[in-house]
Amino acid sequence: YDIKSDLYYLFEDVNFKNYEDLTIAEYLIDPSRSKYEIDKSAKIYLNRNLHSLEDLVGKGKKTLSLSDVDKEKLGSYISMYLSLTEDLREKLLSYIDERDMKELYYDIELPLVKVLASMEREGIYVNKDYLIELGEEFQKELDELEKEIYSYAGYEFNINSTKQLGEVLFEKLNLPVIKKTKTGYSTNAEVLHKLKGSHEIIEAILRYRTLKKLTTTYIDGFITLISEEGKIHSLFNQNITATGRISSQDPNLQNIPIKTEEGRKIRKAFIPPENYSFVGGDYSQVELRVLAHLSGDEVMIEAFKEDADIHTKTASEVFHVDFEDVTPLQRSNAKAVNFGIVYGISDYGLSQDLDISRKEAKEYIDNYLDTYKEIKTYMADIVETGKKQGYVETIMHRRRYIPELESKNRNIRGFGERVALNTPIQGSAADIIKIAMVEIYQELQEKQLRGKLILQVHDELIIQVEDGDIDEVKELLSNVMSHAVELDLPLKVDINSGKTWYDAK
DNA sequence: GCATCATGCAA
DNA sequence: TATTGCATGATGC
Repeated sequence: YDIKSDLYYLFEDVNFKNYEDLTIAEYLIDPSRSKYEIDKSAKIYLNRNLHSLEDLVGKGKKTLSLSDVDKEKLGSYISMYLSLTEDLREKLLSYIDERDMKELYYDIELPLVKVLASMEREGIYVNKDYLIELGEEFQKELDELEKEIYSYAGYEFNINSTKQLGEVLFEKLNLPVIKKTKTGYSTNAEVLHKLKGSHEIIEAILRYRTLKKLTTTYIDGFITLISEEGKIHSLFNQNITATGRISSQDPNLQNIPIKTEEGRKIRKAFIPPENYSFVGGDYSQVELRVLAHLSGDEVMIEAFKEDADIHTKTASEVFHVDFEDVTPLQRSNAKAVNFGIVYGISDYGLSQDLDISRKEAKEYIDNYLDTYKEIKTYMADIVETGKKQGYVETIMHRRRYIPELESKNRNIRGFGERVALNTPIQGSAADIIKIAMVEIYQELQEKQLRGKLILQVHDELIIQVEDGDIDEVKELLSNVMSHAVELDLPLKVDINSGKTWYDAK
Protein backbone atom coordinates (compact mmCIF):
# COMPACT_ATOMS: atom_id res chain seq x y z
CA TYR A 1 0.00 0.00 0.00
CA ASP A 2 1.70 3.21 -1.21
CA ILE A 3 5.11 1.64 -1.82
CA LYS A 4 6.74 4.62 -3.55
CA SER A 5 7.44 6.34 -0.25
CA ASP A 6 9.37 3.23 0.83
CA LEU A 7 11.15 2.75 -2.48
CA TYR A 8 12.28 6.32 -2.26
CA TYR A 9 14.54 5.45 0.65
CA LEU A 10 15.28 1.81 -0.01
CA PHE A 11 15.47 0.88 -3.63
CA GLU A 12 19.17 1.42 -4.07
CA ASP A 13 19.95 -0.84 -1.13
CA VAL A 14 17.35 -3.53 -1.55
CA ASN A 15 16.74 -5.59 -4.63
CA PHE A 16 13.14 -4.76 -5.36
CA LYS A 17 12.19 -7.03 -8.22
CA ASN A 18 8.81 -8.10 -7.00
CA TYR A 19 6.62 -5.57 -5.38
CA GLU A 20 3.01 -4.64 -5.56
CA ASP A 21 1.02 -1.62 -4.58
CA LEU A 22 -2.68 -1.87 -3.91
CA THR A 23 -3.20 1.89 -4.09
CA ILE A 24 -2.26 1.55 -7.75
CA ALA A 25 -4.66 -1.34 -8.28
CA GLU A 26 -7.42 0.67 -6.65
CA TYR A 27 -6.56 3.70 -8.78
CA LEU A 28 -6.95 1.60 -11.92
CA ILE A 29 -10.28 0.25 -10.70
CA ASP A 30 -11.57 3.75 -9.95
CA PRO A 31 -9.27 6.68 -10.81
CA SER A 32 -11.83 9.26 -9.72
CA ARG A 33 -11.47 8.64 -5.98
CA SER A 34 -9.82 11.50 -4.13
CA LYS A 35 -7.56 9.32 -2.01
CA TYR A 36 -6.70 5.70 -1.38
CA GLU A 37 -6.69 4.65 2.27
CA ILE A 38 -6.80 1.08 3.40
CA ASP A 39 -9.57 1.51 5.97
CA LYS A 40 -11.82 3.15 3.37
CA SER A 41 -10.98 0.44 0.85
CA ALA A 42 -11.73 -2.30 3.37
CA LYS A 43 -15.21 -0.88 3.62
CA ILE A 44 -15.68 -0.39 -0.14
CA TYR A 45 -14.31 -3.72 -1.37
CA LEU A 46 -14.76 -6.08 1.60
CA ASN A 47 -17.46 -4.32 3.59
CA ARG A 48 -15.22 -4.54 6.63
CA ASN A 49 -14.78 -1.86 9.25
CA LEU A 50 -11.12 -1.27 10.04
CA HIS A 51 -9.91 1.19 12.58
CA SER A 52 -7.58 3.56 10.78
CA LEU A 53 -4.02 4.07 11.92
CA GLU A 54 -5.19 7.51 12.91
CA ASP A 55 -7.49 5.99 15.53
CA LEU A 56 -4.40 4.41 17.08
CA VAL A 57 -1.93 7.30 17.03
CA GLY A 58 -4.30 10.26 16.99
CA LYS A 59 -3.85 13.24 14.72
CA GLY A 60 -2.64 16.81 14.71
CA LYS A 61 -0.21 17.93 17.40
CA LYS A 62 -1.00 15.00 19.67
CA THR A 63 0.07 12.34 17.14
CA LEU A 64 1.93 9.52 18.91
CA SER A 65 5.06 7.93 17.55
CA LEU A 66 4.53 4.21 16.80
CA SER A 67 6.98 3.36 19.59
CA ASP A 68 4.67 5.07 22.10
CA VAL A 69 1.59 3.10 21.12
CA ASP A 70 0.43 0.34 23.45
CA LYS A 71 2.24 -2.80 22.26
CA GLU A 72 -0.77 -5.05 22.41
CA LYS A 73 -2.94 -2.62 20.48
CA LEU A 74 -0.21 -2.13 17.90
CA GLY A 75 0.25 -5.86 17.52
CA SER A 76 -3.41 -6.54 16.90
CA TYR A 77 -3.56 -3.59 14.50
CA ILE A 78 -0.65 -4.97 12.46
CA SER A 79 -2.02 -8.51 12.25
CA MET A 80 -5.41 -7.21 11.19
CA TYR A 81 -3.72 -4.95 8.65
CA LEU A 82 -1.76 -7.83 7.15
CA SER A 83 -4.66 -10.21 6.82
CA LEU A 84 -6.84 -7.48 5.43
CA THR A 85 -4.20 -6.56 2.86
CA GLU A 86 -4.16 -10.16 1.65
CA ASP A 87 -7.93 -10.28 1.30
CA LEU A 88 -8.03 -6.91 -0.38
CA ARG A 89 -5.30 -7.91 -2.79
CA GLU A 90 -7.21 -10.97 -3.90
CA LYS A 91 -10.35 -8.96 -4.49
CA LEU A 92 -8.60 -6.16 -6.37
CA LEU A 93 -6.63 -8.53 -8.59
CA SER A 94 -9.80 -10.29 -9.61
CA TYR A 95 -11.18 -6.95 -10.79
CA ILE A 96 -7.94 -6.18 -12.64
CA ASP A 97 -8.17 -9.52 -14.42
CA GLU A 98 -11.87 -9.22 -15.25
CA ARG A 99 -11.34 -5.81 -16.76
CA ASP A 100 -8.41 -6.85 -18.93
CA MET A 101 -6.07 -4.56 -17.05
CA LYS A 102 -3.26 -7.01 -16.26
CA GLU A 103 -0.90 -5.54 -18.81
CA LEU A 104 -1.67 -2.02 -17.61
CA TYR A 105 -1.10 -3.00 -13.99
CA TYR A 106 1.88 -5.38 -14.20
CA ASP A 107 3.74 -4.07 -17.23
CA ILE A 108 3.09 -0.33 -16.99
CA GLU A 109 1.89 1.05 -13.67
CA LEU A 110 3.82 -1.21 -11.28
CA PRO A 111 7.21 -0.82 -13.02
CA LEU A 112 6.47 2.89 -13.24
CA VAL A 113 6.34 3.16 -9.43
CA LYS A 114 10.07 2.51 -9.35
CA VAL A 115 10.74 4.93 -12.21
CA LEU A 116 8.92 7.73 -10.41
CA ALA A 117 10.66 6.89 -7.11
CA SER A 118 13.98 7.19 -8.93
CA MET A 119 13.00 10.55 -10.40
CA GLU A 120 11.95 11.84 -6.99
CA ARG A 121 15.12 10.61 -5.37
CA GLU A 122 17.45 12.01 -8.03
CA GLY A 123 15.78 15.43 -8.03
CA ILE A 124 17.17 18.28 -10.08
CA TYR A 125 19.85 20.86 -9.35
CA VAL A 126 18.77 24.47 -9.14
CA ASN A 127 20.97 27.51 -9.69
CA LYS A 128 19.92 29.40 -6.57
CA ASP A 129 22.07 32.48 -7.20
CA TYR A 130 20.53 32.88 -10.64
CA LEU A 131 17.01 32.58 -9.21
CA ILE A 132 17.78 35.18 -6.55
CA GLU A 133 19.17 37.58 -9.14
CA LEU A 134 16.15 37.11 -11.41
CA GLY A 135 13.89 37.63 -8.41
CA GLU A 136 15.58 40.90 -7.52
CA GLU A 137 15.14 42.09 -11.09
CA PHE A 138 11.42 41.34 -10.94
CA GLN A 139 11.04 42.82 -7.45
CA LYS A 140 12.57 46.13 -8.57
CA GLU A 141 9.95 46.52 -11.27
CA LEU A 142 7.21 45.34 -8.89
CA ASP A 143 8.10 48.10 -6.43
CA GLU A 144 7.77 50.72 -9.17
CA LEU A 145 4.48 49.27 -10.41
CA GLU A 146 3.12 49.27 -6.88
CA LYS A 147 3.74 53.02 -6.52
CA GLU A 148 2.31 53.68 -9.95
CA ILE A 149 -0.87 51.74 -9.17
CA TYR A 150 -1.35 53.53 -5.83
CA SER A 151 -1.01 56.90 -7.55
CA TYR A 152 -3.66 55.99 -10.13
CA ALA A 153 -5.95 54.75 -7.35
CA GLY A 154 -5.36 57.78 -5.19
CA TYR A 155 -4.60 55.64 -2.14
CA GLU A 156 -2.69 52.58 -1.00
CA PHE A 157 -4.42 49.22 -0.95
CA ASN A 158 -3.60 45.52 -1.27
CA ILE A 159 -3.22 44.96 -5.01
CA ASN A 160 -3.24 41.21 -4.41
CA SER A 161 -6.74 41.34 -2.96
CA THR A 162 -9.28 40.88 -5.73
CA LYS A 163 -11.87 42.41 -3.43
CA GLN A 164 -9.92 45.62 -2.85
CA LEU A 165 -8.78 45.78 -6.46
CA GLY A 166 -12.38 45.46 -7.62
CA GLU A 167 -13.38 48.38 -5.38
CA VAL A 168 -10.62 50.53 -6.86
CA LEU A 169 -11.44 49.68 -10.47
CA PHE A 170 -15.21 49.58 -10.43
CA GLU A 171 -16.17 51.94 -7.58
CA LYS A 172 -13.36 54.48 -7.25
CA LEU A 173 -12.41 54.70 -10.94
CA ASN A 174 -15.86 53.75 -12.22
CA LEU A 175 -14.60 51.45 -14.95
CA PRO A 176 -17.28 49.31 -16.62
CA VAL A 177 -17.99 45.94 -14.99
CA ILE A 178 -17.32 43.26 -17.60
CA LYS A 179 -17.93 40.15 -15.55
CA LYS A 180 -18.85 39.16 -12.01
CA THR A 181 -17.72 36.20 -9.94
CA LYS A 182 -19.98 34.61 -7.35
CA THR A 183 -18.37 36.75 -4.67
CA GLY A 184 -17.91 40.06 -6.47
CA TYR A 185 -16.29 41.74 -9.47
CA SER A 186 -14.09 39.67 -11.74
CA THR A 187 -10.63 41.16 -12.23
CA ASN A 188 -8.99 38.36 -14.17
CA ALA A 189 -6.64 38.86 -17.11
CA GLU A 190 -9.42 38.41 -19.65
CA VAL A 191 -11.45 41.20 -18.05
CA LEU A 192 -8.43 43.46 -17.65
CA HIS A 193 -7.51 43.07 -21.31
CA LYS A 194 -10.97 44.28 -22.25
CA LEU A 195 -10.47 47.30 -20.00
CA LYS A 196 -7.14 48.21 -21.57
CA GLY A 197 -7.30 51.71 -22.97
CA SER A 198 -9.97 52.84 -20.55
CA HIS A 199 -7.42 53.66 -17.85
CA GLU A 200 -3.63 53.56 -17.49
CA ILE A 201 -3.92 51.56 -14.27
CA ILE A 202 -4.96 48.46 -16.22
CA GLU A 203 -1.65 47.82 -17.97
CA ALA A 204 0.20 48.38 -14.72
CA ILE A 205 -1.97 45.79 -12.99
CA LEU A 206 -1.52 43.25 -15.77
CA ARG A 207 2.24 43.69 -15.60
CA TYR A 208 2.13 43.53 -11.80
CA ARG A 209 0.17 40.28 -11.88
CA THR A 210 2.64 38.67 -14.32
CA LEU A 211 5.69 39.57 -12.27
CA LYS A 212 4.02 38.75 -8.96
CA LYS A 213 3.14 35.28 -10.23
CA LEU A 214 6.70 34.62 -11.41
CA THR A 215 8.19 35.90 -8.16
CA THR A 216 5.95 34.22 -5.62
CA THR A 217 5.34 30.88 -7.30
CA TYR A 218 8.44 30.25 -9.38
CA ILE A 219 11.19 32.10 -7.53
CA ASP A 220 10.41 32.52 -3.82
CA GLY A 221 8.39 29.30 -3.82
CA PHE A 222 11.25 27.30 -5.29
CA ILE A 223 14.03 28.79 -3.21
CA THR A 224 12.40 27.51 -0.02
CA LEU A 225 12.34 23.99 -1.49
CA ILE A 226 16.03 23.76 -2.38
CA SER A 227 17.79 21.05 -0.36
CA GLU A 228 21.26 21.21 1.20
CA GLU A 229 22.74 19.64 -1.92
CA GLY A 230 21.16 22.39 -3.97
CA LYS A 231 18.43 20.21 -5.44
CA ILE A 232 14.68 20.22 -5.70
CA HIS A 233 12.95 16.89 -5.15
CA SER A 234 9.45 17.19 -6.51
CA LEU A 235 6.90 14.44 -5.89
CA PHE A 236 5.38 12.63 -8.87
CA ASN A 237 1.91 11.34 -8.04
CA GLN A 238 0.60 8.25 -9.72
CA ASN A 239 -2.94 8.06 -8.37
CA ILE A 240 -4.35 11.56 -8.58
CA THR A 241 -5.68 12.32 -12.06
CA ALA A 242 -8.92 10.88 -13.38
CA THR A 243 -7.41 10.36 -16.84
CA GLY A 244 -4.20 8.49 -16.03
CA ARG A 245 -1.77 11.35 -16.25
CA ILE A 246 0.77 11.74 -13.47
CA SER A 247 0.85 14.95 -11.46
CA SER A 248 3.72 16.74 -9.76
CA GLN A 249 3.82 18.66 -6.49
CA ASP A 250 6.12 20.49 -4.03
CA PRO A 251 6.94 22.03 -6.39
CA ASN A 252 4.83 21.33 -9.44
CA LEU A 253 7.45 20.95 -12.17
CA GLN A 254 4.81 20.37 -14.84
CA ASN A 255 3.74 24.01 -15.04
CA ILE A 256 7.01 25.92 -15.36
CA PRO A 257 6.46 28.96 -17.65
CA ILE A 258 7.41 28.67 -21.32
CA LYS A 259 5.01 30.85 -23.31
CA THR A 260 6.66 34.20 -22.64
CA GLU A 261 10.41 34.75 -22.84
CA GLU A 262 10.45 36.36 -19.40
CA GLY A 263 8.78 33.40 -17.72
CA ARG A 264 10.75 30.92 -19.76
CA LYS A 265 13.92 32.29 -18.15
CA ILE A 266 12.92 30.37 -14.99
CA ARG A 267 13.96 27.24 -16.89
CA LYS A 268 17.55 28.43 -17.00
CA ALA A 269 17.69 27.81 -13.24
CA PHE A 270 17.31 24.05 -13.70
CA ILE A 271 20.71 22.52 -14.39
CA PRO A 272 22.40 19.09 -14.60
CA PRO A 273 25.50 18.13 -12.59
CA GLU A 274 28.96 18.94 -13.94
CA ASN A 275 29.81 17.16 -17.19
CA TYR A 276 26.16 16.30 -17.67
CA SER A 277 23.50 17.71 -20.00
CA PHE A 278 19.76 17.47 -20.38
CA VAL A 279 18.29 15.53 -23.27
CA GLY A 280 14.61 16.16 -23.88
CA GLY A 281 12.11 14.37 -26.07
CA ASP A 282 8.59 15.60 -26.72
CA TYR A 283 5.74 14.07 -28.62
CA SER A 284 4.48 16.23 -31.46
CA GLN A 285 0.67 16.57 -31.41
CA VAL A 286 0.27 13.34 -29.51
CA GLU A 287 -3.35 13.95 -28.49
CA LEU A 288 -4.51 14.76 -32.01
CA ARG A 289 -2.64 11.72 -33.29
CA VAL A 290 -4.40 9.61 -30.66
CA LEU A 291 -7.73 11.10 -31.76
CA ALA A 292 -6.91 10.31 -35.39
CA HIS A 293 -6.17 6.72 -34.35
CA LEU A 294 -9.21 6.27 -32.11
CA SER A 295 -11.60 7.74 -34.67
CA GLY A 296 -9.90 6.12 -37.64
CA ASP A 297 -10.37 9.37 -39.56
CA GLU A 298 -8.53 8.81 -42.83
CA VAL A 299 -8.21 12.49 -43.66
CA MET A 300 -6.46 13.25 -40.40
CA ILE A 301 -4.43 10.02 -40.45
CA GLU A 302 -3.25 10.90 -43.95
CA ALA A 303 -2.29 14.41 -42.84
CA PHE A 304 -0.11 12.98 -40.09
CA LYS A 305 1.36 10.34 -42.36
CA GLU A 306 2.45 13.13 -44.70
CA ASP A 307 3.82 14.93 -41.64
CA ALA A 308 1.86 18.01 -42.65
CA ASP A 309 1.52 20.95 -40.26
CA ILE A 310 -1.81 19.82 -38.82
CA HIS A 311 -3.11 23.28 -37.91
CA THR A 312 -2.34 24.67 -41.36
CA LYS A 313 -3.83 21.57 -42.94
CA THR A 314 -6.96 21.95 -40.82
CA ALA A 315 -7.20 25.65 -41.71
CA SER A 316 -6.94 24.94 -45.42
CA GLU A 317 -9.77 22.38 -45.17
CA VAL A 318 -12.02 24.34 -42.82
CA PHE A 319 -11.63 27.69 -44.60
CA HIS A 320 -11.55 26.19 -48.09
CA VAL A 321 -8.24 27.72 -49.16
CA ASP A 322 -5.09 26.21 -50.63
CA PHE A 323 -2.55 24.97 -48.08
CA GLU A 324 -0.07 27.63 -49.25
CA ASP A 325 -2.61 30.43 -48.88
CA VAL A 326 -3.50 29.85 -45.21
CA THR A 327 -3.01 33.09 -43.26
CA PRO A 328 -1.49 33.16 -39.78
CA LEU A 329 -4.91 34.10 -38.35
CA GLN A 330 -6.56 31.18 -40.10
CA ARG A 331 -3.92 28.82 -38.77
CA SER A 332 -4.29 30.16 -35.27
CA ASN A 333 -8.07 29.78 -35.43
CA ALA A 334 -7.75 26.23 -36.74
CA LYS A 335 -5.35 25.48 -33.88
CA ALA A 336 -7.97 26.69 -31.40
CA VAL A 337 -10.54 24.39 -33.00
CA ASN A 338 -8.15 21.44 -32.84
CA PHE A 339 -7.60 22.11 -29.15
CA GLY A 340 -11.29 22.55 -28.58
CA ILE A 341 -12.15 19.26 -30.26
CA VAL A 342 -9.86 17.39 -27.88
CA TYR A 343 -11.57 19.02 -24.89
CA GLY A 344 -15.09 18.33 -26.13
CA ILE A 345 -15.90 21.55 -27.86
CA SER A 346 -19.00 23.72 -27.68
CA ASP A 347 -19.76 26.62 -29.99
CA TYR A 348 -20.02 28.85 -26.94
CA GLY A 349 -16.62 27.78 -25.59
CA LEU A 350 -14.93 28.31 -28.93
CA SER A 351 -16.61 31.69 -29.38
CA GLN A 352 -15.24 32.77 -25.98
CA ASP A 353 -11.76 31.51 -26.76
CA LEU A 354 -11.56 33.19 -30.16
CA ASP A 355 -13.69 36.19 -29.21
CA ILE A 356 -16.02 35.63 -32.15
CA SER A 357 -19.78 35.20 -32.38
CA ARG A 358 -21.37 31.95 -31.44
CA LYS A 359 -22.71 31.64 -34.96
CA GLU A 360 -19.22 31.94 -36.45
CA ALA A 361 -17.88 29.43 -33.93
CA LYS A 362 -20.59 27.01 -34.93
CA GLU A 363 -19.63 27.39 -38.59
CA TYR A 364 -16.00 26.62 -37.77
CA ILE A 365 -17.00 23.48 -35.92
CA ASP A 366 -19.44 22.35 -38.60
CA ASN A 367 -16.78 22.81 -41.27
CA TYR A 368 -14.29 20.95 -39.11
CA LEU A 369 -16.57 17.97 -38.59
CA ASP A 370 -17.42 18.01 -42.27
CA THR A 371 -13.71 17.75 -43.06
CA TYR A 372 -12.93 15.10 -40.50
CA LYS A 373 -16.12 13.09 -40.85
CA GLU A 374 -14.98 10.08 -38.82
CA ILE A 375 -14.20 12.36 -35.89
CA LYS A 376 -17.80 13.50 -35.91
CA THR A 377 -18.96 9.90 -35.80
CA TYR A 378 -16.44 9.07 -33.10
CA MET A 379 -17.60 11.93 -30.89
CA ALA A 380 -21.17 10.69 -31.03
CA ASP A 381 -20.15 7.05 -30.58
CA ILE A 382 -17.90 7.52 -27.58
CA VAL A 383 -20.59 9.42 -25.69
CA GLU A 384 -23.04 6.65 -26.53
CA THR A 385 -20.54 4.03 -25.33
CA GLY A 386 -19.99 5.98 -22.13
CA LYS A 387 -23.71 6.11 -21.45
CA LYS A 388 -24.24 2.44 -22.22
CA GLN A 389 -21.25 1.10 -20.26
CA GLY A 390 -21.05 3.77 -17.58
CA TYR A 391 -17.37 4.25 -18.40
CA VAL A 392 -14.91 4.91 -21.22
CA GLU A 393 -11.49 3.33 -21.85
CA THR A 394 -8.04 4.15 -23.20
CA ILE A 395 -5.96 2.08 -25.62
CA MET A 396 -4.48 0.18 -22.64
CA HIS A 397 -7.93 -0.40 -21.07
CA ARG A 398 -7.54 2.27 -18.46
CA ARG A 399 -11.09 3.01 -17.34
CA ARG A 400 -12.94 6.06 -16.06
CA TYR A 401 -16.52 5.92 -14.86
CA ILE A 402 -18.69 8.86 -15.85
CA PRO A 403 -21.78 9.00 -13.62
CA GLU A 404 -22.37 12.57 -14.87
CA LEU A 405 -23.76 11.09 -18.09
CA GLU A 406 -26.82 9.97 -16.12
CA SER A 407 -27.46 13.39 -14.59
CA LYS A 408 -30.76 15.15 -15.14
CA ASN A 409 -28.91 18.45 -14.97
CA ARG A 410 -27.98 19.54 -18.50
CA ASN A 411 -24.76 21.22 -17.43
CA ILE A 412 -23.54 18.19 -15.54
CA ARG A 413 -24.53 15.90 -18.39
CA GLY A 414 -22.73 18.16 -20.87
CA PHE A 415 -19.64 17.94 -18.70
CA GLY A 416 -19.94 14.15 -18.73
CA GLU A 417 -20.11 14.16 -22.51
CA ARG A 418 -16.93 16.23 -22.80
CA VAL A 419 -15.22 13.94 -20.31
CA ALA A 420 -16.31 10.90 -22.36
CA LEU A 421 -14.58 12.40 -25.38
CA ASN A 422 -11.49 13.80 -23.69
CA THR A 423 -10.60 10.91 -21.35
CA PRO A 424 -9.73 8.29 -24.00
CA ILE A 425 -7.60 10.90 -25.76
CA GLN A 426 -5.77 12.36 -22.77
CA GLY A 427 -5.64 8.97 -21.08
CA SER A 428 -4.24 7.09 -24.08
CA ALA A 429 -1.55 9.75 -24.45
CA ALA A 430 -0.76 9.14 -20.77
CA ASP A 431 -0.57 5.37 -21.41
CA ILE A 432 1.87 5.94 -24.25
CA ILE A 433 4.33 8.12 -22.37
CA LYS A 434 4.19 5.81 -19.34
CA ILE A 435 5.17 2.87 -21.54
CA ALA A 436 8.02 4.95 -22.90
CA MET A 437 9.17 5.85 -19.38
CA VAL A 438 9.31 2.24 -18.22
CA GLU A 439 11.22 1.22 -21.34
CA ILE A 440 13.66 4.10 -21.13
CA TYR A 441 14.39 3.33 -17.48
CA GLN A 442 15.12 -0.31 -18.30
CA GLU A 443 17.20 0.47 -21.40
CA LEU A 444 19.33 3.06 -19.62
CA GLN A 445 20.12 0.43 -17.00
CA GLU A 446 20.72 -2.47 -19.35
CA LYS A 447 22.92 -0.45 -21.70
CA GLN A 448 24.72 0.99 -18.67
CA LEU A 449 24.29 4.49 -20.00
CA ARG A 450 25.14 7.32 -17.63
CA GLY A 451 21.68 8.82 -17.89
CA LYS A 452 18.69 9.16 -15.59
CA LEU A 453 15.12 10.12 -16.28
CA ILE A 454 14.38 13.16 -14.14
CA LEU A 455 11.22 14.84 -15.46
CA GLN A 456 7.96 14.06 -17.22
CA VAL A 457 5.68 16.84 -18.42
CA HIS A 458 2.75 14.92 -19.96
CA ASP A 459 4.11 14.74 -23.52
CA GLU A 460 7.76 15.35 -22.74
CA LEU A 461 10.60 13.46 -21.03
CA ILE A 462 13.83 14.94 -19.72
CA ILE A 463 16.91 12.80 -19.13
CA GLN A 464 20.04 13.96 -17.36
CA VAL A 465 23.02 12.38 -19.13
CA GLU A 466 26.80 12.40 -19.01
CA ASP A 467 28.09 14.41 -21.97
CA GLY A 468 29.84 11.39 -23.50
CA ASP A 469 26.56 9.51 -23.78
CA ILE A 470 24.41 12.30 -25.23
CA ASP A 471 24.21 10.98 -28.78
CA GLU A 472 23.39 7.45 -27.74
CA VAL A 473 20.71 8.61 -25.31
CA LYS A 474 19.15 10.90 -27.93
CA GLU A 475 18.88 7.98 -30.31
CA LEU A 476 17.47 5.72 -27.62
CA LEU A 477 14.93 8.27 -26.38
CA SER A 478 13.73 8.99 -29.88
CA ASN A 479 13.29 5.31 -30.69
CA VAL A 480 11.65 4.32 -27.45
CA MET A 481 9.20 7.22 -27.48
CA SER A 482 8.17 6.89 -31.11
CA HIS A 483 7.71 3.12 -30.87
CA ALA A 484 6.14 2.92 -27.41
CA VAL A 485 2.93 1.70 -29.07
CA GLU A 486 1.91 1.06 -32.63
CA LEU A 487 -0.99 3.16 -33.86
CA ASP A 488 -2.55 3.47 -37.31
CA LEU A 489 -0.25 6.44 -37.87
CA PRO A 490 3.27 7.31 -36.75
CA LEU A 491 4.16 9.01 -33.48
CA LYS A 492 6.52 11.91 -34.00
CA VAL A 493 9.14 12.89 -31.41
CA ASP A 494 11.34 15.99 -31.30
CA ILE A 495 14.68 15.61 -29.53
CA ASN A 496 16.78 18.39 -28.04
CA SER A 497 19.63 18.86 -25.60
CA GLY A 498 21.35 21.59 -23.64
CA LYS A 499 23.07 22.70 -20.46
CA THR A 500 19.89 24.01 -18.82
CA TRP A 501 16.23 23.04 -19.07
CA TYR A 502 15.72 26.26 -21.04
CA ASP A 503 18.26 25.11 -23.63
CA ALA A 504 16.85 21.60 -23.96
CA LYS A 505 14.11 23.03 -26.17
C1' DG B 1 -5.04 25.70 11.28
C1' DC B 2 -8.00 24.54 7.55
C1' DA B 3 -11.17 25.33 3.67
C1' DT B 4 -12.66 27.99 -0.15
C1' DC B 5 -12.23 31.38 -3.74
C1' DA B 6 -10.03 33.79 -7.55
C1' DT B 7 -6.28 33.79 -10.21
C1' DG B 8 -2.76 31.96 -13.41
C1' DC B 9 0.91 28.63 -14.83
C1' DA B 10 1.53 24.04 -17.75
C1' DA B 11 0.11 20.03 -21.22
C1' DT C 1 -21.00 26.97 -21.72
C1' DA C 2 -13.52 23.57 -23.57
C1' DT C 3 -9.83 18.70 -20.57
C1' DT C 4 -6.31 17.60 -16.73
C1' DG C 5 -3.61 19.36 -12.85
C1' DC C 6 -0.96 22.60 -8.60
C1' DA C 7 0.46 26.98 -6.01
C1' DT C 8 -0.47 31.33 -4.41
C1' DG C 9 -2.62 35.17 -1.44
C1' DA C 10 -6.79 36.69 0.51
C1' DT C 11 -10.49 35.74 3.18
C1' DG C 12 -13.52 33.54 6.49
C1' DC C 13 -14.54 30.09 9.93
